[in-house]
Amino acid sequence: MSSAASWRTHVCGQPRLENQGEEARVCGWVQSRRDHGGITFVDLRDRTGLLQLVGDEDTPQECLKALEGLRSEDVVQAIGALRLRDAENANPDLPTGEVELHVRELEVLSRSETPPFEIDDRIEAPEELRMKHRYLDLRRPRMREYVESRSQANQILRGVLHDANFTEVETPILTRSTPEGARDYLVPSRLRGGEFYALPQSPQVFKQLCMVGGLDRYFQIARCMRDEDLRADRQPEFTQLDMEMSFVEEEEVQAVVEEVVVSLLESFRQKAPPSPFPRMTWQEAMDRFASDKPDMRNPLEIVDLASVGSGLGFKVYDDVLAAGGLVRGLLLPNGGSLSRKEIDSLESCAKDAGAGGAAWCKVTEDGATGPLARFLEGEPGQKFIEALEAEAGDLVVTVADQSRKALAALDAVRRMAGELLDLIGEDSEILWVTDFPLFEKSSDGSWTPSHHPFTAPAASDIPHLLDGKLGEVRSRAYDLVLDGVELGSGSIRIHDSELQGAIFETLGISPNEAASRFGHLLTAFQYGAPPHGGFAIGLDRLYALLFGAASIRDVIAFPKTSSGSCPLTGAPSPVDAQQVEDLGLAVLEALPDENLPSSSSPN
RNA sequence: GGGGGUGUGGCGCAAUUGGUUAGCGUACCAGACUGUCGAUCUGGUGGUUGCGGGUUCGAGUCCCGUCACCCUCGCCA
Repeated sequence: MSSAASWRTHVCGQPRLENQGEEARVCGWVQSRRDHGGITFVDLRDRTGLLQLVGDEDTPQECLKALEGLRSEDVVQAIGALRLRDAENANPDLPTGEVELHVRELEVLSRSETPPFEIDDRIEAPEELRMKHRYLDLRRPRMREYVESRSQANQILRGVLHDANFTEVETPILTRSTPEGARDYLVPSRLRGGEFYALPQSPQVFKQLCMVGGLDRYFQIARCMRDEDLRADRQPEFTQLDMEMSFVEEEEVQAVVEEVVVSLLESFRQKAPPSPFPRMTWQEAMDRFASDKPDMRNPLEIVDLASVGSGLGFKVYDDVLAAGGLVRGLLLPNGGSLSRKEIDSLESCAKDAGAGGAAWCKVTEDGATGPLARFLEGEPGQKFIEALEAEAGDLVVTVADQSRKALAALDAVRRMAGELLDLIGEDSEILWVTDFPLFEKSSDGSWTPSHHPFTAPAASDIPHLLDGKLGEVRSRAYDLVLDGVELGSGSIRIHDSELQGAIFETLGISPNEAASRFGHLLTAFQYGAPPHGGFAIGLDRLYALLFGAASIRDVIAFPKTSSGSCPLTGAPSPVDAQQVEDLGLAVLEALPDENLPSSSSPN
């Protein structure tokens, strides 16, 4: 039989016309069996493809019987001769379709139960079941491609960064909890009962410490964990390409990011955008698109209607403007063709986004129709239409509300209208959004960092830190946006401990508090910190886009459900009482028995 | 935490107004078949309709609760 050194002479996807006549040993999983009585075909699969095995009257009786006894997903080794298939028997759909292995010897290496779902891209299986038997799901060609593509993509970005003199550094998984930001996953310490490690939400502090450590250029494909509720594009643990550079300005960080992104786009999509990517300030993005991550494939732009809207005698506009809110709108070219139902859906999506509603009108040859029309009859109405540059056949949708809600609604309406009118361009559009506000007002009225507290303010805005106009302080943060999706964000950091202290003070973090939370970073900054900045790209989301995967779960080898559970391992699970006790902990409520993990049987 | 959707043999689906023994395809099992490649033909096994309660002469169907998954709002510096 086989020795380990010679299990295979060929892989399944390998044999071609020119291999005819060769002796071959192949190993793989049984994809399917077609038994014609006297002649039997078996498709053998490995990660490289399918090869047809055949047994006929020239095959030893025992071996033919063994072929007939094979079932889906059995693992076998087959030995025989590669032979040509007649023209009429060749399979043009298979790369190996011109040949087949005429089997002489067959060894079943491992039998398989009937799989819970068919190993076939064409068969839809419930995602939970696929996760429970992920090892089977990974045998499906599409899933296998995602895993392989991900490996390749990682290799590509490592190559780019190594060539740019970056050093790959592994930072701790067990680290210190930081109270602000997302909720931490905690790990109790046994040796110091009552104390906890936290799993990193990102390697932020460590990468900055790498800069203080003189590494100059750091990167890591880093796992990050955040204990928050999930979404379709969010997992409790996710992967970032994390990087940081010393002695750089924004443009230098962005240039490296662009090189990484262009390399990936070139490898996995036909077209990559020319570098440098376009830039847009946050203010411009909000004014023109009501979004800090605008989809530039959508040509619709927001129009400010405050001045022309105030003279219409429309109480909703007047009240909102008097209260300091926004009156803005969108012109939908040929939007008059939309059905009443579609217009209603635009209105309700504005409401869902938090605005009071959306006032609209259709523009016709003889004036306007629709709810807004009766305010547009006189001279001011004419100006209103002119401001929008509306023409007959167009639809005008306006939103009036307090700023935050109005912008959210305009963003939602713009996106939906782009879909409804089929305006979304074919080609991907990537851009940098820059000059974010350093702070944003949280619901309780306090100021919080819009990025993180280590983001440097724009030098020219530092005076505003002192004069209290915090909303006007711009940061040196930048986001990379692809087709309305935020791929990642970064910033130039504060490297001056005095300035850092001032920011903490502004955020209401006392020196004591700052010292206890970030003392390690602040102390490090007292020993000579280089100016530095960096970036982080969310790889799961990027790879899902790049590979055309339906879900980020498809580009993660072993993903979790939207409640953070793992159907494969049964995590999270109760643990032995002794384990809990060793940690100096007590569980408050005993969990019911059915929550115990089920034993993982192969059935 | 809130809202929405889904849950019926292993898988995909059906079942009229609440009414017969819950049906079809596929997979699976057995048999037949010498060129198939999503083989074909014949026959067969397989169901506590997610779980618990209720209404009713009668519940897959209606009501209440609950669980799981998916989507979404809050949340995610």
